[in-house]
Amino acid sequence: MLRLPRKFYEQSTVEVACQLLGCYLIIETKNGQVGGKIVETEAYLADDPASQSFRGPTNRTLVMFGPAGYLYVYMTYGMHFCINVVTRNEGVGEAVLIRALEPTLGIEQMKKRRNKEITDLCRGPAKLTQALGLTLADNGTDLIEGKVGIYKPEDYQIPEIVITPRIGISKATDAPLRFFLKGGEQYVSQLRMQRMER
DNA sequence: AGAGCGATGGCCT
DNA sequence: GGCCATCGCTCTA
Repeated sequence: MLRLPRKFYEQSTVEVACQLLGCYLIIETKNGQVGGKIVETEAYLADDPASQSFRGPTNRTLVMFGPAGYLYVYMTYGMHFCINVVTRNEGVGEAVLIRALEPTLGIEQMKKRRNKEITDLCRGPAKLTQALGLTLADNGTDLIEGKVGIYKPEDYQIPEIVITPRIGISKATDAPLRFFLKGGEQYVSQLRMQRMER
């Protein structure tokens, strides 16, 4: 598989969010590789009231305003972490939230961290972060050189993508900035799924 | 199958 | 003090 270069992440954020679907997020740990296929993402933009970058850079969101191709990790609800991929050039606060993976590597390791079935290992942004063992300590990791990388398979083909409004936010709730792989519903966040299927 | 809610911390007004 | 880009448990059916 080909590790995605910095150039990839410098594209428009919506473009990156779509193109990440079907690629593989892989972490190198001392117990081997952990990761899976990216099946659900959301875009967060600079002029976007739902984005943490909306009011300009703060200590927390500094990485979002840095150069593309770095991991932005934040804490929500005081107990969970979520991971984002920083896009566009330095000074622009945009990123793609990774919401769900189809687990493929290190499944035993992930099951140990979360006592769940395979379909519920990485189904949700905080769940997958727990399964992968990522924390705030991984904020700012370089996706091009670090232990966390995203890879495009040799046989990658442009997938069919479903576009919907984002989940779990209270502002800009209608913007069509959530993307998931058609057919990947089994591994995608459950919230609002029935609305999709109707 | 769905609604309600507690845990828990950082950031903002 | 209030709000959250959440999850998982506990009720009610």
